[in-house]
Amino acid sequence: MRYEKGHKDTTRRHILDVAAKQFRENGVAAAGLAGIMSEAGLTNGAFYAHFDSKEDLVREVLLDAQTGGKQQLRVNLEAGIPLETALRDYLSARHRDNAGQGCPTAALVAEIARHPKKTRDAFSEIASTIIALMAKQLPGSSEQRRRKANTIYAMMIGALQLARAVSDKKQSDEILEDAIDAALRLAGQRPA
Amino acid sequence: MRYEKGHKDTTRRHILDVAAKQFRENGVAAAGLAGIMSEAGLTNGAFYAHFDSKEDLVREVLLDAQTGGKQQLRVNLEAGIPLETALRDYLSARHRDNAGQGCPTAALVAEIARHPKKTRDAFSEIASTIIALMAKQLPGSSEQRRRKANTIYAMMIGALQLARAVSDKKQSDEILEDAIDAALRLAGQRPA
DNA sequence: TGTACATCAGTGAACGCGCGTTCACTGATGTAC
DNA sequence: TGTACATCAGTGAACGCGCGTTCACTGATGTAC
Repeated sequence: MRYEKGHKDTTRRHILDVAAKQFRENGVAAAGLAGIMSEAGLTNGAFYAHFDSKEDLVREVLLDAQTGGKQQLRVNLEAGIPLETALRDYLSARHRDNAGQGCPTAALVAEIARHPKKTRDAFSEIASTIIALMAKQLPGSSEQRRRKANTIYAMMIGALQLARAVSDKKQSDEILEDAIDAALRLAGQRPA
Repeated sequence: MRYEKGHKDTTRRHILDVAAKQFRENGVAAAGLAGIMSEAGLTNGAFYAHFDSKEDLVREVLLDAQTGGKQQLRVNLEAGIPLETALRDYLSARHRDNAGQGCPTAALVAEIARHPKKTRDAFSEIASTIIALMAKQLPGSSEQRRRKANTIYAMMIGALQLARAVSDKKQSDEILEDAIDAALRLAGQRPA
């Protein structure tokens, strides 16, 4: 072959990484394929050698965040890092200020709700995976744990988004801080 | 004048209402001015007699949600409806399934984070108003109340968005239910 | 060993389309004389 | 009372532009004989 073995896979990975970044930074609707391909060092025509459509790319980016990618929260939880540490990492100023390298759920959840079922299916798998990993670290019965994880995850993504949208830095910092505190309380790791 | 007095104000109101609905249903980026104007029964050229730009419209829609509009959560809280009732209304299947008539924060917060400061300022005012109204119904010192309200609001918008994006109805219902429960617990209205 | 052909990731121009925005114009009404 | 003009909300065509997608082509390498 004119390209070394595995070259196409490498290119595909690179496109996925660039797309994941641009989607999280600008939103799916605002991120154009030409811009993604150009940042990946390719021309727009090459896109369709790797993906069927933009919608297909969105789905692949989501599936990748669940398995292949380096989504920090999932990686942290899988590594067995304490919930409090994972929480503080997630609800940090660094995460708030770097959406491009951050959680795809917080960046894209509202947009995903408007996408086709197939795309929402892919998203659901990430959400379920994260929630299940978080549940493992909580006390109580299996159902109690899952239910607590649901609400903690909801609060995490809500707080991160609020902190990003609010224009007053102090208010933004406070929202993150309060969410850490409340999440730990819900997790039973703080007095109520 | 060739139009009765107050006609232009009525038209402007109508454009704002249609835009608010389309923004919440499809997102700001995906909602086009031509589509908004056409649903408002006008042609696209008339838009600029009412607003300076699309960005200006976004800001006006946000400001309107704070004062003029009928944003349910704010109206409920201002009417002094018990927090639990407002929560159940917000985290209901009806609200989840009707984003067009629902909370602008839940629908637009991630997108707003990417808009200019002026737009985020307008958003911040809504968020602060809601949080302050919610704080009034919570126990504790003024600071404790505000901080609790921050987290409850974060959980509400996070849970509503998650419930909208997840493709499994049962999981979606569960997320809403769990969030009501956890919010009441954070509000001190349930045993921990 | 040398030549002809097959492979295929990537190129880059073009497709139709809708975007946000501009602008000369319309036409119904109000005002001036 | 009748006519000329001013007002201005709304019309609708046009602007340049970027979108997602298609496709004929390139050119470096591998294979066949």
